[in-house]
Amino acid sequence: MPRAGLDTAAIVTAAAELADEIGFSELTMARLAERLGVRAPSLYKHIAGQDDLHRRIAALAFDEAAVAIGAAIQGRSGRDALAAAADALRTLVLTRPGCYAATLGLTPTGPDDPILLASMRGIGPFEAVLRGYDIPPQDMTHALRAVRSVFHGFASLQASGGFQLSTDIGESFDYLIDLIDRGLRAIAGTAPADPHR
Amino acid sequence: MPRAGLDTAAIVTAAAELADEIGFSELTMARLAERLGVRAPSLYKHIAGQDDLHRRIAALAFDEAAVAIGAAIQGRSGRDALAAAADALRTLVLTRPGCYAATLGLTPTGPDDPILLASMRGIGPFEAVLRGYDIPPQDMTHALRAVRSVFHGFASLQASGGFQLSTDIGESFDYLIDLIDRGLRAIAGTAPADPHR
DNA sequence: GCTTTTGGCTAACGCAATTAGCCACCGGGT
DNA sequence: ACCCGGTGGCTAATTGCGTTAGCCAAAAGC
Repeated sequence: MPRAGLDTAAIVTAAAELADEIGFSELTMARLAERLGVRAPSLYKHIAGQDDLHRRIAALAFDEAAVAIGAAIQGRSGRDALAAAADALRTLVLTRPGCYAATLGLTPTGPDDPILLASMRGIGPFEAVLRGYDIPPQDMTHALRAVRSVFHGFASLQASGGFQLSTDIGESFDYLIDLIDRGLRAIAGTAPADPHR
Repeated sequence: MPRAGLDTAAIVTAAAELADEIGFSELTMARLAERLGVRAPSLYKHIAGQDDLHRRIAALAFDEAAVAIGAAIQGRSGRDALAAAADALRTLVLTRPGCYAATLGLTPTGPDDPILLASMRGIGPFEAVLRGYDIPPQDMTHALRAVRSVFHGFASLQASGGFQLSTDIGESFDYLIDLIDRGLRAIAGTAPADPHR
Protein backbone atom coordinates (compact mmCIF):
# COMPACT_ATOMS: atom_id res chain seq x y z
CA MET A 1 0.00 0.00 0.00
CA PRO A 2 1.57 3.26 -1.15
CA ARG A 3 1.50 6.22 1.15
CA ALA A 4 -1.05 8.94 0.68
CA GLY A 5 1.38 11.66 1.61
CA LEU A 6 -0.94 13.53 3.91
CA ASP A 7 -0.01 16.19 6.37
CA THR A 8 -1.86 18.31 8.86
CA ALA A 9 -2.43 21.24 6.52
CA ALA A 10 -3.82 19.07 3.74
CA ILE A 11 -6.23 17.42 6.14
CA VAL A 12 -7.46 20.71 7.55
CA THR A 13 -7.91 22.18 4.09
CA ALA A 14 -9.87 19.15 2.92
CA ALA A 15 -11.94 19.17 6.09
CA ALA A 16 -12.80 22.83 5.60
CA GLU A 17 -13.92 22.23 2.03
CA LEU A 18 -15.92 19.19 3.00
CA ALA A 19 -17.59 21.12 5.80
CA ASP A 20 -18.57 23.81 3.31
CA GLU A 21 -20.08 21.21 1.02
CA ILE A 22 -22.01 19.01 3.41
CA GLY A 23 -22.36 21.27 6.44
CA PHE A 24 -20.15 21.50 9.47
CA SER A 25 -22.33 19.27 11.62
CA GLU A 26 -22.15 16.54 8.99
CA LEU A 27 -18.39 16.58 8.97
CA THR A 28 -17.23 13.28 10.33
CA MET A 29 -13.89 11.57 10.64
CA ALA A 30 -14.99 8.70 8.45
CA ARG A 31 -16.27 10.99 5.70
CA LEU A 32 -13.15 13.12 5.82
CA ALA A 33 -10.97 10.03 5.62
CA GLU A 34 -12.97 8.76 2.66
CA ARG A 35 -12.53 12.08 0.89
CA LEU A 36 -8.80 11.79 1.40
CA GLY A 37 -8.67 8.17 0.23
CA VAL A 38 -7.60 6.92 3.60
CA ARG A 39 -9.07 5.09 6.61
CA ALA A 40 -10.29 7.06 9.60
CA PRO A 41 -7.64 6.05 12.15
CA SER A 42 -4.90 7.31 9.85
CA LEU A 43 -6.06 10.86 10.45
CA TYR A 44 -4.93 10.60 14.03
CA LYS A 45 -1.32 10.54 12.88
CA HIS A 46 -1.72 14.20 11.93
CA ILE A 47 -4.40 15.62 14.17
CA ALA A 48 -5.11 14.96 17.82
CA GLY A 49 -8.84 14.38 17.42
CA GLN A 50 -12.08 15.94 16.33
CA ASP A 51 -11.80 18.88 18.68
CA ASP A 52 -8.33 19.65 17.40
CA LEU A 53 -9.59 19.45 13.82
CA HIS A 54 -12.45 21.84 14.54
CA ARG A 55 -10.12 24.35 16.11
CA ARG A 56 -7.78 24.17 13.18
CA ILE A 57 -10.63 24.74 10.74
CA ALA A 58 -11.75 27.70 12.83
CA ALA A 59 -8.23 29.14 12.83
CA LEU A 60 -8.11 28.76 9.05
CA ALA A 61 -11.44 30.56 8.80
CA PHE A 62 -10.25 33.44 10.97
CA ASP A 63 -7.14 33.83 8.89
CA GLU A 64 -9.08 33.81 5.66
CA ALA A 65 -11.43 36.40 7.08
CA ALA A 66 -8.55 38.61 8.12
CA VAL A 67 -7.06 38.46 4.64
CA ALA A 68 -10.33 39.02 2.81
CA ILE A 69 -11.45 41.89 5.00
CA GLY A 70 -8.01 43.42 5.03
CA ALA A 71 -7.95 43.41 1.24
CA ALA A 72 -11.48 44.80 1.04
CA ILE A 73 -10.73 47.92 3.07
CA GLN A 74 -7.53 48.81 1.25
CA GLY A 75 -7.73 52.45 0.25
CA ARG A 76 -11.12 53.04 1.83
CA SER A 77 -12.20 54.73 5.01
CA GLY A 78 -15.29 55.71 6.96
CA ARG A 79 -18.56 54.37 5.71
CA ASP A 80 -16.94 52.95 2.58
CA ALA A 81 -14.52 50.91 4.61
CA LEU A 82 -17.25 49.76 6.95
CA ALA A 83 -19.42 48.63 4.07
CA ALA A 84 -16.55 46.91 2.30
CA ALA A 85 -15.46 45.06 5.41
CA ALA A 86 -18.98 43.97 6.22
CA ASP A 87 -19.58 42.85 2.69
CA ALA A 88 -16.38 40.85 2.59
CA LEU A 89 -17.33 39.10 5.80
CA ARG A 90 -20.81 38.37 4.57
CA THR A 91 -19.53 36.97 1.30
CA LEU A 92 -17.16 34.75 3.19
CA VAL A 93 -19.91 33.42 5.41
CA LEU A 94 -22.03 32.58 2.39
CA THR A 95 -19.16 31.09 0.43
CA ARG A 96 -17.71 29.05 3.26
CA PRO A 97 -20.59 28.23 5.59
CA GLY A 98 -18.87 25.20 7.03
CA CYS A 99 -15.79 27.17 7.99
CA TYR A 100 -17.88 29.89 9.51
CA ALA A 101 -19.85 27.37 11.56
CA ALA A 102 -16.56 26.02 12.86
CA THR A 103 -15.80 29.36 14.47
CA LEU A 104 -19.01 29.36 16.49
CA GLY A 105 -19.33 27.84 19.91
CA LEU A 106 -15.63 27.57 20.59
CA THR A 107 -14.37 27.84 24.13
CA PRO A 108 -10.69 28.76 24.15
CA THR A 109 -8.71 26.20 26.11
CA GLY A 110 -6.44 28.81 27.62
CA PRO A 111 -4.82 32.19 27.13
CA ASP A 112 -2.35 30.79 24.60
CA ASP A 113 -4.92 28.97 22.48
CA PRO A 114 -4.00 29.42 18.78
CA ILE A 115 -7.69 29.98 18.11
CA LEU A 116 -7.54 33.04 20.25
CA LEU A 117 -4.61 34.46 18.37
CA ALA A 118 -6.28 33.73 15.05
CA SER A 119 -9.48 35.44 16.14
CA MET A 120 -7.43 38.44 17.19
CA ARG A 121 -5.93 38.56 13.72
CA GLY A 122 -9.46 38.36 12.31
CA ILE A 123 -10.47 41.40 14.31
CA GLY A 124 -7.54 43.49 13.16
CA PRO A 125 -9.11 44.88 10.01
CA PHE A 126 -12.17 46.02 11.93
CA GLU A 127 -9.91 47.99 14.18
CA ALA A 128 -8.54 49.67 11.10
CA VAL A 129 -12.04 50.53 9.97
CA LEU A 130 -12.89 52.05 13.33
CA ARG A 131 -9.85 54.24 13.19
CA GLY A 132 -11.70 56.12 10.46
CA TYR A 133 -14.23 57.28 13.03
CA ASP A 134 -13.33 59.50 15.92
CA ILE A 135 -13.53 56.87 18.59
CA PRO A 136 -11.87 57.89 21.85
CA PRO A 137 -9.21 55.33 22.76
CA GLN A 138 -10.96 54.15 25.93
CA ASP A 139 -14.05 53.33 23.88
CA MET A 140 -12.18 51.41 21.20
CA THR A 141 -12.72 48.03 22.80
CA HIS A 142 -16.42 48.71 23.18
CA ALA A 143 -16.76 49.86 19.61
CA LEU A 144 -14.83 46.87 18.38
CA ARG A 145 -17.07 44.51 20.28
CA ALA A 146 -20.12 46.31 19.01
CA VAL A 147 -19.08 46.07 15.38
CA ARG A 148 -18.12 42.47 15.80
CA SER A 149 -21.44 41.65 17.43
CA VAL A 150 -23.37 43.36 14.71
CA PHE A 151 -21.76 41.61 11.79
CA HIS A 152 -21.48 38.30 13.51
CA GLY A 153 -25.15 38.51 14.40
CA PHE A 154 -26.27 39.37 10.91
CA ALA A 155 -24.08 36.77 9.29
CA SER A 156 -25.06 34.00 11.62
CA LEU A 157 -28.76 34.75 11.36
CA GLN A 158 -28.50 34.76 7.60
CA ALA A 159 -26.43 31.60 7.57
CA SER A 160 -28.97 29.75 9.68
CA GLY A 161 -31.88 30.95 7.56
CA GLY A 162 -33.13 33.07 10.41
CA PHE A 163 -34.71 35.70 8.22
CA GLN A 164 -38.13 34.45 7.22
CA LEU A 165 -39.78 37.47 5.74
CA SER A 166 -39.39 37.84 2.04
CA THR A 167 -37.87 41.30 2.16
CA ASP A 168 -34.53 41.44 0.37
CA ILE A 169 -31.64 40.59 2.64
CA GLY A 170 -29.15 42.75 0.76
CA GLU A 171 -31.29 45.79 1.43
CA SER A 172 -31.45 44.94 5.11
CA PHE A 173 -27.69 44.67 5.08
CA ASP A 174 -27.32 48.15 3.58
CA TYR A 175 -29.70 49.45 6.17
CA LEU A 176 -27.66 47.88 8.95
CA ILE A 177 -24.46 49.45 7.68
CA ASP A 178 -26.17 52.81 7.54
CA LEU A 179 -27.38 52.34 11.07
CA ILE A 180 -23.95 51.52 12.43
CA ASP A 181 -22.23 54.24 10.42
CA ARG A 182 -24.58 56.89 11.76
CA GLY A 183 -24.44 55.50 15.25
CA LEU A 184 -20.65 55.58 15.26
CA ARG A 185 -20.57 59.15 14.01
CA ALA A 186 -23.12 60.27 16.58
CA ILE A 187 -21.50 58.53 19.51
CA ALA A 188 -18.02 59.69 18.54
CA GLY A 189 -19.08 63.26 18.09
CA THR A 190 -21.21 63.81 21.15
CA ALA A 191 -19.68 61.66 23.86
CA PRO A 192 -15.92 61.67 23.38
CA ALA A 193 -15.15 60.77 26.99
CA ASP A 194 -18.35 60.04 28.82
CA PRO A 195 -17.28 59.71 32.47
CA HIS A 196 -20.29 57.75 33.75
CA ARG A 197 -19.30 54.71 31.73
CA MET B 1 -42.45 -1.20 38.14
CA PRO B 2 -44.72 1.77 38.68
CA ARG B 3 -45.13 4.27 35.93
CA ALA B 4 -43.15 7.49 35.97
CA GLY B 5 -46.06 9.52 34.61
CA LEU B 6 -44.01 11.45 32.07
CA ASP B 7 -45.37 13.53 29.26
CA THR B 8 -43.86 15.59 26.47
CA ALA B 9 -43.92 18.86 28.37
CA ALA B 10 -42.22 17.41 31.44
CA ILE B 11 -39.49 15.92 29.30
CA VAL B 12 -38.84 19.14 27.43
CA THR B 13 -38.76 21.16 30.63
CA ALA B 14 -36.32 18.76 32.24
CA ALA B 15 -34.19 18.69 29.09
CA ALA B 16 -34.03 22.48 29.04
CA GLU B 17 -32.92 22.62 32.67
CA LEU B 18 -30.38 19.90 32.14
CA ALA B 19 -29.01 21.67 29.08
CA ASP B 20 -28.58 24.83 31.16
CA GLU B 21 -26.69 22.90 33.80
CA ILE B 22 -24.33 20.78 31.77
CA GLY B 23 -24.31 22.60 28.43
CA PHE B 24 -26.44 21.98 25.39
CA SER B 25 -23.84 19.89 23.59
CA GLU B 26 -23.59 17.60 26.61
CA LEU B 27 -27.30 16.95 26.62
CA THR B 28 -27.78 13.32 25.78
CA MET B 29 -30.74 10.99 25.71
CA ALA B 30 -29.21 8.73 28.33
CA ARG B 31 -28.45 11.62 30.69
CA LEU B 32 -31.88 13.08 30.27
CA ALA B 33 -33.47 9.71 30.94
CA GLU B 34 -31.37 9.28 34.05
CA ARG B 35 -32.45 12.67 35.31
CA LEU B 36 -36.06 11.63 34.84
CA GLY B 37 -35.55 8.28 36.52
CA VAL B 38 -36.24 6.36 33.36
CA ARG B 39 -34.37 4.42 30.67
CA ALA B 40 -33.44 6.14 27.44
CA PRO B 41 -35.77 4.28 25.04
CA SER B 42 -38.78 5.30 27.13
CA LEU B 43 -38.31 8.89 26.02
CA TYR B 44 -39.26 7.89 22.51
CA LYS B 45 -42.83 7.32 23.67
CA HIS B 46 -43.14 11.09 24.05
CA ILE B 47 -40.72 12.67 21.64
CA ALA B 48 -39.80 11.64 18.11
CA GLY B 49 -36.05 11.81 18.59
CA GLN B 50 -33.19 14.11 19.43
CA ASP B 51 -33.94 16.58 16.69
CA ASP B 52 -37.53 16.86 17.85
CA LEU B 53 -36.33 17.42 21.40
CA HIS B 54 -33.94 20.16 20.34
CA ARG B 55 -36.65 21.95 18.42
CA ARG B 56 -38.99 21.78 21.36
CA ILE B 57 -36.37 23.20 23.68
CA ALA B 58 -35.75 26.00 21.19
CA ALA B 59 -39.47 26.74 20.98
CA LEU B 60 -39.61 26.89 24.76
CA ALA B 61 -36.67 29.28 24.76
CA PHE B 62 -38.28 31.58 22.20
CA ASP B 63 -41.47 31.69 24.20
CA GLU B 64 -39.63 32.48 27.40
CA ALA B 65 -37.73 35.22 25.61
CA ALA B 66 -40.93 36.72 24.27
CA VAL B 67 -42.46 36.78 27.74
CA ALA B 68 -39.38 38.15 29.48
CA ILE B 69 -38.74 40.87 26.94
CA GLY B 70 -42.40 41.74 26.69
CA ALA B 71 -42.51 42.22 30.45
CA ALA B 72 -39.30 44.25 30.47
CA ILE B 73 -40.53 46.88 28.03
CA GLN B 74 -43.87 47.44 29.72
CA GLY B 75 -44.34 51.14 30.22
CA ARG B 76 -41.07 52.10 28.59
CA SER B 77 -40.22 53.54 25.21
CA GLY B 78 -37.31 54.78 23.15
CA ARG B 79 -33.88 54.21 24.56
CA ASP B 80 -35.31 52.94 27.84
CA ALA B 81 -37.29 50.25 26.11
CA LEU B 82 -34.36 49.33 23.92
CA ALA B 83 -32.07 48.98 26.92
CA ALA B 84 -34.63 47.03 28.92
CA ALA B 85 -35.32 44.62 26.08
CA ALA B 86 -31.66 44.07 25.41
CA ASP B 87 -30.94 43.55 29.06
CA ALA B 88 -33.75 41.06 29.44
CA LEU B 89 -32.43 39.10 26.50
CA ARG B 90 -28.91 39.17 27.79
CA THR B 91 -29.99 38.04 31.24
CA LEU B 92 -31.89 35.19 29.70
CA VAL B 93 -28.91 34.09 27.68
CA LEU B 94 -26.74 34.07 30.78
CA THR B 95 -29.36 32.38 32.94
CA ARG B 96 -30.34 29.73 30.46
CA PRO B 97 -27.34 29.15 28.25
CA GLY B 98 -28.46 25.68 27.26
CA CYS B 99 -31.82 26.90 26.03
CA TYR B 100 -30.19 29.71 24.13
CA ALA B 101 -27.75 27.34 22.46
CA ALA B 102 -30.71 25.25 21.38
CA THR B 103 -32.02 28.14 19.30
CA LEU B 104 -28.80 28.43 17.30
CA GLY B 105 -28.14 26.57 14.12
CA LEU B 106 -31.72 25.52 13.49
CA THR B 107 -32.91 25.07 9.96
CA PRO B 108 -36.70 25.29 9.81
CA THR B 109 -38.13 22.15 8.26
CA GLY B 110 -40.79 24.06 6.38
CA PRO B 111 -43.00 27.15 6.36
CA ASP B 112 -45.24 25.71 9.09
CA ASP B 113 -42.44 24.70 11.43
CA PRO B 114 -43.52 25.44 15.04
CA ILE B 115 -40.02 26.76 15.62
CA LEU B 116 -40.66 29.42 13.06
CA LEU B 117 -43.85 30.53 14.72
CA ALA B 118 -42.17 30.58 18.12
CA SER B 119 -39.30 32.68 16.79
CA MET B 120 -41.83 35.10 15.31
CA ARG B 121 -43.40 35.42 18.75
CA GLY B 122 -39.94 36.08 20.14
CA ILE B 123 -39.47 38.98 17.76
CA GLY B 124 -42.75 40.64 18.67
CA PRO B 125 -41.47 42.71 21.59
CA PHE B 126 -38.64 44.14 19.51
CA GLU B 127 -41.19 45.37 17.04
CA ALA B 128 -42.88 47.17 19.91
CA VAL B 129 -39.56 48.76 20.89
CA LEU B 130 -38.96 49.99 17.37
CA ARG B 131 -42.35 51.64 17.28
CA GLY B 132 -40.87 54.15 19.71
CA TYR B 133 -38.54 55.40 17.00
CA ASP B 134 -39.77 57.07 13.86
CA ILE B 135 -39.09 54.20 11.54
CA PRO B 136 -40.85 54.54 8.19
CA PRO B 137 -43.02 51.46 7.62
CA GLN B 138 -41.07 50.24 4.61
CA ASP B 139 -37.92 50.19 6.73
CA MET B 140 -39.46 48.34 9.63
CA THR B 141 -38.34 44.93 8.45
CA HIS B 142 -34.80 46.16 7.96
CA ALA B 143 -34.72 47.79 11.36
CA LEU B 144 -36.10 44.68 12.96
CA ARG B 145 -33.48 42.52 11.35
CA ALA B 146 -30.79 44.96 12.39
CA VAL B 147 -31.83 45.00 16.02
CA ARG B 148 -32.17 41.26 16.06
CA SER B 149 -28.73 40.85 14.53
CA VAL B 150 -27.17 43.17 17.01
CA PHE B 151 -28.49 41.53 20.13
CA HIS B 152 -28.17 38.04 18.84
CA GLY B 153 -24.60 38.76 17.90
CA PHE B 154 -23.67 40.24 21.22
CA ALA B 155 -25.41 37.52 23.19
CA SER B 156 -23.92 34.70 21.20
CA LEU B 157 -20.41 36.10 21.33
CA GLN B 158 -20.72 36.55 25.06
CA ALA B 159 -22.23 33.09 25.51
CA SER B 160 -19.37 31.47 23.64
CA GLY B 161 -16.75 33.44 25.54
CA GLY B 162 -15.82 35.31 22.40
CA PHE B 163 -14.71 38.45 24.22
CA GLN B 164 -11.16 37.91 25.29
CA LEU B 165 -10.04 41.31 26.36
CA SER B 166 -10.52 42.06 29.99
CA THR B 167 -12.60 45.18 29.49
CA ASP B 168 -15.93 44.99 31.31
CA ILE B 169 -18.63 43.39 29.20
CA GLY B 170 -21.46 45.31 30.84
CA GLU B 171 -19.86 48.56 29.74
CA SER B 172 -19.55 47.29 26.20
CA PHE B 173 -23.20 46.39 26.32
CA ASP B 174 -24.19 49.91 27.38
CA TYR B 175 -22.04 51.27 24.61
CA LEU B 176 -23.75 49.04 22.09
CA ILE B 177 -27.18 50.17 23.19
CA ASP B 178 -26.08 53.76 22.89
CA LEU B 179 -24.76 53.08 19.43
CA ILE B 180 -27.98 51.52 18.22
CA ASP B 181 -30.16 54.13 19.87
CA ARG B 182 -28.29 56.96 18.21
CA GLY B 183 -28.16 55.13 14.93
CA LEU B 184 -31.89 54.57 14.93
CA ARG B 185 -32.61 58.20 15.72
CA ALA B 186 -30.24 59.41 13.02
CA ILE B 187 -31.53 57.09 10.35
CA ALA B 188 -35.15 57.74 11.22
CA GLY B 189 -34.71 61.48 11.21
CA THR B 190 -32.67 62.01 8.08
CA ALA B 191 -33.83 59.35 5.67
CA PRO B 192 -37.52 58.82 6.26
CA ALA B 193 -38.24 57.42 2.81
CA ASP B 194 -34.99 56.94 0.96
CA PRO B 195 -36.04 55.95 -2.57
CA HIS B 196 -32.81 54.30 -3.69
CA ARG B 197 -33.23 51.50 -1.16
C1' DG C 1 22.36 -1.62 2.53
C1' DC C 2 20.78 -1.53 7.10
C1' DT C 3 18.21 0.81 10.55
C1' DT C 4 15.05 3.95 12.30
C1' DT C 5 11.20 6.69 12.02
C1' DT C 6 6.95 7.49 10.08
C1' DG C 7 2.37 6.90 8.11
C1' DG C 8 -0.57 3.87 6.68
C1' DC C 9 -3.57 -0.38 8.11
C1' DT C 10 -6.94 -3.79 10.81
C1' DA C 11 -9.17 -4.94 15.02
C1' DA C 12 -11.49 -3.70 18.85
C1' DC C 13 -13.72 -0.75 22.55
C1' DG C 14 -17.10 2.43 24.44
C1' DC C 15 -20.75 5.36 23.84
C1' DA C 16 -24.80 7.57 21.73
C1' DA C 17 -29.14 7.23 19.13
C1' DT C 18 -32.50 4.54 17.79
C1' DT C 19 -35.72 0.37 16.80
C1' DA C 20 -38.13 -4.01 17.91
C1' DG C 21 -40.70 -6.34 20.63
C1' DC C 22 -42.31 -7.64 25.42
C1' DC C 23 -45.19 -7.01 29.40
C1' DA C 24 -47.30 -4.62 33.33
C1' DC C 25 -50.13 -0.97 34.64
C1' DC C 26 -54.42 1.82 34.38
C1' DG C 27 -59.01 3.23 32.84
C1' DG C 28 -63.56 2.07 30.94
C1' DG C 29 -67.27 -0.92 29.88
C1' DT C 30 -70.11 -4.86 31.07
C1' DA D 1 -65.76 -7.15 40.40
C1' DC D 2 -63.69 -8.46 36.12
C1' DC D 3 -61.69 -8.20 31.88
C1' DC D 4 -59.42 -5.95 28.16
C1' DG D 5 -57.25 -2.68 25.26
C1' DG D 6 -54.14 0.95 24.93
C1' DT D 7 -50.33 3.22 26.95
C1' DG D 8 -45.84 3.71 29.00
C1' DG D 9 -42.45 1.57 30.84
C1' DC D 10 -38.65 -2.18 30.04
C1' DT D 11 -34.61 -5.21 27.87
C1' DA D 12 -32.09 -6.49 23.92
C1' DA D 13 -30.05 -5.53 19.74
C1' DT D 14 -28.39 -2.58 15.76
C1' DT D 15 -25.88 1.03 13.75
C1' DG D 16 -22.54 4.49 13.39
C1' DC D 17 -19.02 7.47 15.39
C1' DG D 18 -14.68 8.66 17.80
C1' DT D 19 -10.87 6.79 19.43
C1' DT D 20 -6.94 3.52 20.95
C1' DA D 21 -3.75 -0.42 20.40
C1' DG D 22 -0.73 -2.63 17.98
C1' DC D 23 1.13 -4.32 13.38
C1' DC D 24 3.83 -3.64 9.19
C1' DA D 25 5.64 -1.54 5.07
C1' DA D 26 7.55 2.54 3.01
C1' DA D 27 10.56 6.38 3.17
C1' DA D 28 14.66 8.64 5.15
C1' DG D 29 19.15 8.85 7.18
C1' DC D 30 23.82 6.77 8.23
